[in-house]
Amino acid sequence: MGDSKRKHRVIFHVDMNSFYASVEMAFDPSLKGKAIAVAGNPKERKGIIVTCSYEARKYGVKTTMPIWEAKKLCPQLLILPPNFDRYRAASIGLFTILRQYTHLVEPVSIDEGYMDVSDYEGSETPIELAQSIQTRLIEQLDLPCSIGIAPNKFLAKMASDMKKPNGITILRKRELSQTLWPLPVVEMHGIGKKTAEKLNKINIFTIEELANADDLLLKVKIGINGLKMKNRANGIDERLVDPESILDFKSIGNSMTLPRDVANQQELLQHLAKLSEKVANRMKNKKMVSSNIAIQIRYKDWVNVTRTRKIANPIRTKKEIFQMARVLFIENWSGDSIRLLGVTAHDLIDESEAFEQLDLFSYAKHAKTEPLVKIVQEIQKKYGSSSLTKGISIKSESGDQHDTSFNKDFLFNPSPPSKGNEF
DNA sequence: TCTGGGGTCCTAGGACCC
DNA sequence: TCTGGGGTCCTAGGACCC
Repeated sequence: MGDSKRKHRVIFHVDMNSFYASVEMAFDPSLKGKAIAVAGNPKERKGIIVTCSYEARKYGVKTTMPIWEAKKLCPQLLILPPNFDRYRAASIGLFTILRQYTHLVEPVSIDEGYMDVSDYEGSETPIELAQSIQTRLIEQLDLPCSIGIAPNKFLAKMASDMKKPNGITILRKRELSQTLWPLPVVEMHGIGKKTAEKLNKINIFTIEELANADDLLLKVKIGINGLKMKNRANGIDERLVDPESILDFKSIGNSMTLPRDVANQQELLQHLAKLSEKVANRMKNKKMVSSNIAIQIRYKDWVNVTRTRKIANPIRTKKEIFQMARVLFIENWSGDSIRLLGVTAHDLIDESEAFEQLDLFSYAKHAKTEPLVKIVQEIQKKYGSSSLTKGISIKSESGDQHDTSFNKDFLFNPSPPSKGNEF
């Protein structure tokens, strides 16, 4: 909070323009100026436009449009298969350059990120700084971007959207009523089609009307998000630029549209095993373990089903993940033909933390026979009290009611538990 | 000739506990 | 013989974003 009380923050939102298409053009400059699109293989039923160049957009080609439809709008459209490794490499280059200006860089996806340049030491004005970034991204990576400059993340994000490609836009709070307010609510980052429809039903069409809407009405009709959006519409957004946020993963998942609809159990289980392996490999790279596995089934009629299950002890291997995915699949598959399968690991924690918890778990087995104080002392000796600051709770395997939760207060204030105390 | 794949966050109901 | 009120955890689904 302290930081956000500062009077003026200067936040940049850097947004690469049609990133995948631009990377392809940087890689093969002969593509420049042409209508191109990156898209999957239609034979594998992945034939949708992932990104397209501005030349293609002129014809009405859009992201997620099927290739055949895009070709109808723009017959000369050049379709390229995706090269994700290439895009990842370009992304690393991009953020490396941004970090040369400030360490306060928060990547939000492969091709966009926030920078907090409030404390930038150089002599340039914010707009000169943005120009310098833009120029360097062109010179060193041959990649165009738009940059939004504003006092907070939300406004910076909205600003970067206002001039594309190659734009630099400053959004000042005092100008909101001219720049932001006339736009329809659906233009707001965070408001999609559904929320816009709900807002329209209560006669809120523009961002200005949202900014002036009644709190109670918003709360009832939209929920807590409605109030958040009202604040944003008024230019209020206290979120800090957090360079670490990219590091804490919440889930890792892989899914796949099958080349054709499948109802054969063996075949489906093979796909599920492959997906489990991909997830396990990615978890291994990130040194993460999971205690919650989910599967997704999309039937041929596009009905989606997700099923998840918590696990007492975190897992990480392909075998363990597949076992759980298999159980969920067998329990829930209707037998109908399936279009897509997915496996996702949720509730991820760091490997090292998981071992800690496992060890505590094994200690808990003794909880019934050994005095608690002694156990706690052993834990402290082994891990140091700092590892116990999280109020870790322990349950014995027997699940007895009176068994215990350790909390921080007890650990730092270890008066011996007397008989019959409240653990 | 339909509609990818990677995520995050929120909601809402039911189980369960005190 | 008609009925509490918190709270947390788990699960399923939906909205949104790139």
